[in-house]
Amino acid sequence: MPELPEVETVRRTLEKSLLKKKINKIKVLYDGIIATNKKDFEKNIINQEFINITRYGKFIIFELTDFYLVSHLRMEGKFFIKKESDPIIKHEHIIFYLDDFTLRYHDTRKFGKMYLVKKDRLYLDTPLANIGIDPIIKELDTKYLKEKFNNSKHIKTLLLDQNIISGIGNIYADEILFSSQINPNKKGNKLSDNDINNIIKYTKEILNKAIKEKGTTIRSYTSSLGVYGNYQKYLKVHTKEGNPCPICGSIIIKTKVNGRGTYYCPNCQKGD
DNA sequence: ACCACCTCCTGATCGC
DNA sequence: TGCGATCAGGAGGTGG
Repeated sequence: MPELPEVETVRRTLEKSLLKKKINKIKVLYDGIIATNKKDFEKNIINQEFINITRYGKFIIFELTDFYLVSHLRMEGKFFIKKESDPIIKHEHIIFYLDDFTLRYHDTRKFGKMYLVKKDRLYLDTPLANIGIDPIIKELDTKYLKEKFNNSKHIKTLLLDQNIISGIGNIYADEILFSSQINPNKKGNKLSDNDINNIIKYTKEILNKAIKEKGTTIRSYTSSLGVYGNYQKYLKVHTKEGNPCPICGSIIIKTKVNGRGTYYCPNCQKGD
């Protein structure tokens, strides 16, 4: 589920329980989640304390005593806090045993990844080595985007490119393009300065509002720790196929751009 | 270099 | 009801 606002919501929730807690033991029940060397991961994480929890794009960054534990939830990754005595349920793949409870990583589709990164290498090694600008943490500017968008890719595809802007996923890409009145198929190099300035403006506006609403919950996935968002109430085009556009009343269309389901208003977002 | 497609997985939903 | 096809909020990789 998670894009920037959902990940930020998870981060804020975890921050309340994990700081200063020590990892006494870990169980890795499905190896595929661990993207760095598993043996090193299991060895190095023991006795590490949670110093701080931050976020960059869609990554949750757990600052430990000597390492960063970097987690990407991909489609369905979730964290839960449970008592040690609670049974391990289906799809719980990593169990962190802390002093008085456990932190459990749950991921139905097993797409999520965790990385253990040396402390002085956070933005030099995978997965953050080439990460784009987080629009909440840093400031997007016209010149930067103009340069990155100066190619023939569709703007929807460019917005989803985490090496340009980090944190936007399929839902917010559709919403940002709708508010900016840009057709998702418009080529990057055809965007006007005004288009780019609108993208900057609405990216910030929409992501901030979504954070305030604790993210978007669509499709009835079980809500995860702290993630039962309300932003779905504010969606204007995403998942609104067949509904009237809130601006002009035209019927919202669903298509595919670069293989991703894409919703837009054919009247407000004319031309490609 | 680019883009359409495949892959990692599981489960819910859709169409017949 | 059953069963296969399709789809899902992500992203890396392949091959033409």
